[in-house]
Amino acid sequence: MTVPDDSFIEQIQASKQSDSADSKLATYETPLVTVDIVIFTVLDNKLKVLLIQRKSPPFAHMWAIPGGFIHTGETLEEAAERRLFEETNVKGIYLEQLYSFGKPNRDPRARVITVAYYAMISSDRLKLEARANAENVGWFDIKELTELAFDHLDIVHRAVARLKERLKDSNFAFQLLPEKFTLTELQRIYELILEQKLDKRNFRKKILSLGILYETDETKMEGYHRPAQLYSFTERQKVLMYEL
Amino acid sequence: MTVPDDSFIEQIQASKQSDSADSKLATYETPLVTVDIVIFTVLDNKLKVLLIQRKSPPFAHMWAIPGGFIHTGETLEEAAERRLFEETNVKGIYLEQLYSFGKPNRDPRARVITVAYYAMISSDRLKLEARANAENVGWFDIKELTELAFDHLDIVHRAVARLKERLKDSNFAFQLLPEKFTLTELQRIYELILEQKLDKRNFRKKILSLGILYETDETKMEGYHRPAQLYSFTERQKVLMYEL
DNA sequence: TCAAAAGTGTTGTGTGTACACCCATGT
DNA sequence: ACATGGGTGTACACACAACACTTTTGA
Repeated sequence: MTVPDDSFIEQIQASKQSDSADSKLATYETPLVTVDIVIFTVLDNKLKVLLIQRKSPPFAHMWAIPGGFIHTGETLEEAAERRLFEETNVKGIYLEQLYSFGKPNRDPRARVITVAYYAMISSDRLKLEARANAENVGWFDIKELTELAFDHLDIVHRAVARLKERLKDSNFAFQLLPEKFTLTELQRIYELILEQKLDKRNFRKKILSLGILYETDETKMEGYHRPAQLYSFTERQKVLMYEL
Repeated sequence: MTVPDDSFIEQIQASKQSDSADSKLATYETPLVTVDIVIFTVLDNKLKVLLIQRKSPPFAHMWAIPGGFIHTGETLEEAAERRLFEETNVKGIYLEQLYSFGKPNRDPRARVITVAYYAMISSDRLKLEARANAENVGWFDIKELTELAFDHLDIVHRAVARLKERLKDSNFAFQLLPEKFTLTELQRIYELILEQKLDKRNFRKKILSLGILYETDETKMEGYHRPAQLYSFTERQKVLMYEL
């Protein structure tokens, strides 16, 4: 949550005080609405999420997923895209609504309902478009998350579960890879997300039979062994993904 | 949308007027949040949804899915359960969050974000616990919906799509059936939702192999032909469903 | 005995899984 | 020549799809 947002919530709280005499507001609430985004990448052969360290209470100094209030005229998705861009400087990537979280006391200051989204970014785009912002931002291994601010741990867990499901029936891992990649790199993504080893021959047989990859004329040398063929996803596959 | 809710939205609009001088509110909005529920049943061998006819503008006289504002202290799910109960007098049925809808002008009066849920009720419970309420309420064939208030047609379409997905990988159609039912009745539910004919022998073989049904010692006579064996879902299956 | 839905098995096809060796490269 | 990951094919098990006749009942 950014600084302007934090001051916004205080202001809203102040304006609520004056309404509190009204009996209607005892029954109905006017909750605040945020969007929060779980941003995944693969770094050091681990599935990681982007977290921001909070500066002020509640949950000061704890880590949280990026999020914020919706601007006037924005759709939910546009708000999520904007926040994604603000944190990563990356635009035009696949973003999917995850779930809405609305437990009454998830934010101790006020009733805040959040619509959570998730996205994936390949690590090569991260390096190129590093963030100038002074905030404490970092990538954290999803296996090592213990405590997060608010109910953000629940949100991350649900995002990981969704990622697994999605990968099973509509293989869309390409957001996590550079434009060109080896089949072994692709397999590693699958293994990381599904948390299981896959058979090399069966994996290649299946992924190639889907007809969503094409072989480029380049190879990639890494270490003192046979170079690997580079593949790329077809445009058709990319379009299909956005139609999910 | 019920009458108290409609007066609530007007009241909120009035209070907004006084805030409008504040520059902060030009950037950030304080949207209202509702829950809306798509309630399915099977009647006359058709998949139907519960709709309520609106009494006042906007979309006066048009049909809409039930929904309303969240009460103080309620979770989103509790609000949905409450509205479901208010419309159907049925409690304790499976309810699942569908999606959140937040296009800026989906409600012309104000920025309203809705968290949509869906549920299924067997037609036998409907007959028993008919609704005393004087509102115009009815069950409508999903194939014959043309116009609905707000973006409710989108919401219903998405709920139907979710129902199809769910049925494929986690067969949970039992909410749409009475406690005891024939295999043909179960097959009809599948065919209605998936919109395709299924082979009788293959369907029975598969559904029985799942071990989620048991044969009761009763049969059901309907018409002048051989009576059908009645089956029931195991408790285990019902528990599994709530763990989705 | 007829009409109408209930009930029942077998076979082919395709998909997923298990498994071991040769290839190309730089040192 | 060797160490390292890249690359390849076959056999078996299982799930899914196609398909037609007998059974039980009331009229």
